[in-house]
Amino acid sequence: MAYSYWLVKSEPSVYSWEQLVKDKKITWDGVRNYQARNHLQQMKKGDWVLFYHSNEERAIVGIARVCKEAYQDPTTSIAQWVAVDIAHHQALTQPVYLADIKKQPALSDIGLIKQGRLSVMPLTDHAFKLILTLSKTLLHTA
DNA sequence: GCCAACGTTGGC
DNA sequence: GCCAACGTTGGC
Repeated sequence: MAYSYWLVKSEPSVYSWEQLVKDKKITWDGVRNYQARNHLQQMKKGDWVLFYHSNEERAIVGIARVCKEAYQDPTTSIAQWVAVDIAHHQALTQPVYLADIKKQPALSDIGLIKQGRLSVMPLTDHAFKLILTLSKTLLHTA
């Protein structure tokens, strides 16, 4: 079965890609939005996750993978909220800035553009691969 | 720092 | 069930 593609946002001042590189993996918790939560629940182990820095940088900077599927969010006892674990995979060769994504007609309908406040969103394989092309990154799948 | 977008809450 | 008020996110 093919892996799916996702994008998650983080404010670098709260949790950065550089920190994920150090930590190797992180529990993606604290999501309190139903749509984002639904996306977390759909993530499967091994799925690809693009890591976006919101606010200060506004760029996609790295690739992570889902290493643990949805489970009870440890930061709350309310059963409706879930977390997943994601692991660092590789950095993009160059960041892909929001401004450049906006210049790509083929990326005009991704969640990042259409739903500015959504923090966890699916990407088509086409969008994922185009972003990697823009970043000049060769994906290591080994 | 401002503000638009939009999700959530609560009064009715 | 509607909708106004409010809070949060995130681009600019």
